[in-house]
Amino acid sequence: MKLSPLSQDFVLHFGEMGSRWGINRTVGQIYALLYVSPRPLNADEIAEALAFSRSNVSMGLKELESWHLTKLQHVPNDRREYFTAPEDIWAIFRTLAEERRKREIDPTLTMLRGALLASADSDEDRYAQQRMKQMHDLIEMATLWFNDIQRLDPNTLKQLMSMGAKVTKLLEMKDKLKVVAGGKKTPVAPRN
Amino acid sequence: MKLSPLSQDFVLHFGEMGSRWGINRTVGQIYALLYVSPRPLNADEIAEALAFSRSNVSMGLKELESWHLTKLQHVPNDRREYFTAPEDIWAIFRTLAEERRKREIDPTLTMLRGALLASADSDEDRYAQQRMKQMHDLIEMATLWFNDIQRLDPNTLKQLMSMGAKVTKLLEMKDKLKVVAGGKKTPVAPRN
DNA sequence: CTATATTTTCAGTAATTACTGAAAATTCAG
DNA sequence: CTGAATTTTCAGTAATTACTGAAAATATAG
Repeated sequence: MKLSPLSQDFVLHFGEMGSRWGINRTVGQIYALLYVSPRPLNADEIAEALAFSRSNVSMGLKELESWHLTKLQHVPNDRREYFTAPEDIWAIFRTLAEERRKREIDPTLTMLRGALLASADSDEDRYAQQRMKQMHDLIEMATLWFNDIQRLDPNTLKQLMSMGAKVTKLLEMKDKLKVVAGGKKTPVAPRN
Repeated sequence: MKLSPLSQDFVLHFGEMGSRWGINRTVGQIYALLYVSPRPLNADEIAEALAFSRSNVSMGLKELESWHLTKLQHVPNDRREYFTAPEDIWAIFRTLAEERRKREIDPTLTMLRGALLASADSDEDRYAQQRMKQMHDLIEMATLWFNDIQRLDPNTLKQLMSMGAKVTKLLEMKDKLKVVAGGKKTPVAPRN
């Protein structure tokens, strides 16, 4: 397993990038390698291609599995386990967002909710609580929204994204239609 | 400067969370402290409240400044510098997203563009390039879109978010209107 | 069940990153 | 300009995280 310069660059870049957020270099590189590999790879191949110890690869793969970013396969007449990155890049994106939400956002929301329930006795605490509420509300709204958006099928999503800020045009249009139709302007209905 | 249990929890949580992504514990805590503080704080106060060395605080503040997440102030008759977190949480959110884009997304896009221009001589390389293109296109679209969305004023944004997946209803409506109006269905126009 | 292939675990070590205290640099009142 | 107040830098050290090799565990072919 010798990496072409093209893949090499990609893999190295992902290693560095990985360490910009929580993921470490090894894990980033393993993922990148699987992502560009046209066929499933086993742990030894990965270790060789990236010059990591076999055990390091084992740990890295476990980490990736915990992120649900690998698929495990078997090839006939071979006892070893083979790994790939999921095909569908939208699915990958969704998984990643989902996992990050679980690890980074949800705990924060929980903490904030707790803090908002606690009694605030001093002016300082009341101020702090108000700030936490702002943060909580924003995060919650953004999360719910992101969740909704994510669930759209890729084509609708693509269409939506290509519109960019033009969605607001639609919003205005909708409001106008309502007015024309004689209904009084109503606030947007809450979901669920 | 003694922290109330309420603020204490918040600050500690942010420290941990910070280290879940790139930011380190110190920086996370300093930011959290500024965020919930009703008045500007100087470096000594921060150091005392968080039990960090003065120099550590100095470094942390510099890091936060590089993220554009602090505002510097002066209080009359005091030479020391006082810090706050920006008031508007939407602005904070925007800044954060912006900075992360610069640090995490843009370099990746650049790398991908480079890789896509390179010649691919083998089947492996052609496959790798195709995968990179998928990734590039997705990231680019998501980024452009996010940029657009971010620029909306908070109220429009709130309205949009509250709709959640219902935006698609608007899309359908739009398409129908076009048909009714006699125009032939055209693909969504590219931006810019 | 045994022998062998394969994967996982883990204690020890290396590498990286965070933090401190002391000293240098900067700022500014007088 | 002087000197006190304040901030920044930085070399050294502490703490954390990443990585390895050897050994243990697991899986399976025969």
